[in-house]
Amino acid sequence: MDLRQLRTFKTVATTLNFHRAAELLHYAQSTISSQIRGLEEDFGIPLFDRLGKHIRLTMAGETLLRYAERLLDLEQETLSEMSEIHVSQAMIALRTPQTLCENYLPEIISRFQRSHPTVGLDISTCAFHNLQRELKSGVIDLAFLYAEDLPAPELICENLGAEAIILAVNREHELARYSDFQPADLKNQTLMLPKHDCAYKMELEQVLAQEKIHPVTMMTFNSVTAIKACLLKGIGVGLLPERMVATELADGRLKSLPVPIEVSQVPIRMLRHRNKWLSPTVKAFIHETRTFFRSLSGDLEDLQHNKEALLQKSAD
Amino acid sequence: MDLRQLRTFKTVATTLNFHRAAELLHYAQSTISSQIRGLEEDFGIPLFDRLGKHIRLTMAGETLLRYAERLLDLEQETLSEMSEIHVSQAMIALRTPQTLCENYLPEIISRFQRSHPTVGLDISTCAFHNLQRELKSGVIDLAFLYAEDLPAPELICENLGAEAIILAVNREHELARYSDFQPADLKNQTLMLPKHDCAYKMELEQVLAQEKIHPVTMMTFNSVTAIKACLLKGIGVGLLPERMVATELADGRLKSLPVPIEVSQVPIRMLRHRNKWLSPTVKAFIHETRTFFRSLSGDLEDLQHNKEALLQKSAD
DNA sequence: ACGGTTCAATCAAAAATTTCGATCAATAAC
DNA sequence: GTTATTGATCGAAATTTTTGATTGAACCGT
Repeated sequence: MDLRQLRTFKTVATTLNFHRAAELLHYAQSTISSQIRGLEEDFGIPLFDRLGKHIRLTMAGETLLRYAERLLDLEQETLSEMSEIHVSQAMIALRTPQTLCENYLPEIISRFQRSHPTVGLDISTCAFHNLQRELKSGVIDLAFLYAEDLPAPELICENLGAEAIILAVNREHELARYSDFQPADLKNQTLMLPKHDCAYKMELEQVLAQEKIHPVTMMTFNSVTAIKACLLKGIGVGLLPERMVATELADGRLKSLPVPIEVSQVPIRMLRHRNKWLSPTVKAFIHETRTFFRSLSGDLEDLQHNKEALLQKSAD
Repeated sequence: MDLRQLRTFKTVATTLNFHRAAELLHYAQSTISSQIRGLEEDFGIPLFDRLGKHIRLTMAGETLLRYAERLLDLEQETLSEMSEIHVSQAMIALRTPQTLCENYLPEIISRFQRSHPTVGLDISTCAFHNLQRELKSGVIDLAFLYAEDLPAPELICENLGAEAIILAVNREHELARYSDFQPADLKNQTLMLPKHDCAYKMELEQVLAQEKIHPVTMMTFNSVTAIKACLLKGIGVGLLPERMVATELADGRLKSLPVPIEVSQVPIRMLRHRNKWLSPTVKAFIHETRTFFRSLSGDLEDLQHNKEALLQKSAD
């Protein structure tokens, strides 16, 4: 028994005529005979009584017809469901650092939703090692990461831009008044570090270890936003992406300190599995992301350009 | 998409291993690859992500898995339902004269039910011309008939025995006292005839017409049982199968009159369509019927034999 | 880092099946 | 009777399915 035979059987059972069924299904009449015979041999029971010129469903035939209809209906449902998936995949799963999640993703998602309003998103901020495991096992489609190196050969890595990392303090903080800040000045300060967006954290720790600087208090947070809140309360020195505190730096509530050069810029990278199939939906999301970051660096370049032009002007 | 591919897909989706699936289904591994590829090309979307050594269901794969399970379950249900029909066909449809229905069928059905307790029976008493049409169109499996001739070549006709037809009257009836009854004596009597078991009725009418006998009252009934009831009330002369009034003749409430020889015996015939498939169930019913009628004529012969032996004895 | 092992993809050949065209026998309609 | 229609049958052609051998990638243990 297969669906092809059942399709034929249903047509014959409806028309009660092998020739007409053959026409409808674009088969030769002998093909109809052969398929029906196949079914009858499978079940070991005739499906039609051949009463001279006309045929008639047997009891077994009527029973089969009911099942054939259910099976064929279900087949149709399956086909249409599968083709709908094709045009709009239900969900994209991705992992991202908190900073990127809070500062860039909202805009990307907003643009993406205009063209793909029904696509669901599964977004989590998460630690680096989980991220790699999840990418390799395939449970997520994409991951974003602040990191220099990419350790896994089966992952495709794409550079999207750079995140400026700064040391920030409240404007009331004693370091805010330093005009020539040095790493050594961190000694005896409270240093607040993010736990998750951690690639740059380790680099700073190296610098501190090299220079044998031991701050009194070391605090780590799994929320960069919490660090920002602490800074606004006047607590210690925070290491975080400039983007997180852009507003507060602009209105003067926070001040940034010059940071040792090695950690001042961190690449923003997009990761995915080399062999995981890219659905059109995921492709579209990736495209939207690239476009966003390109326009962002364009803005920065423009900004840079404007600044230079301004300097040029004042030099004239 | 066909059921074979879905079966393979389900196995792969469960084991997440092409090799194991191949073993379970007794296929070569390349066959699994090929069938899965077939499905993926049909739908235009991958069902598995091949992530190095291990594979994983895609969103589309999970959707298909749900449908595949439903389709395969329904396939199983179909197969088991169809095989059950095989061992016990649901229903036998037959048509029969009322006399046969009331006097012979109960015993046949009783015997048949012992071996086929679940088989349904669709039994109607009906007129002769309907019967022939229904046999030809195939809506009934079997028909019984009291008749000499069989008009249709596509029908198979089998002789089961003979029905003795008699003219019966109440013991109080004036004709009950006649010792040398003649057809002419029917003149001015009330004659009750069956409408449906009609083959012998027409023959009697011919005899009456030939001999120009015109009874005062002619009553026809579509129920032989009604004729019997009338006879018991003392009304007129009834033409009916002896079998219908065997008890009443034995206890003397009714008397039988000698009937013109041409209608005294009517063959009991079983009819079926030459090309209609005989299910094991119908075959069994036919066999039971034959056995019953054979034993009946055996009894009659025994009876005959006993009677002769008795006569022989009394002659000694 | 290096073999050994496991896994799925691939390809050409073999095997199985499906389909077709022609013809036949039976039936129904005229 | 004659003609048209119907389903069965059969061998050949076309298609598909399956297989076995091979390849390349990834994982595992040392």
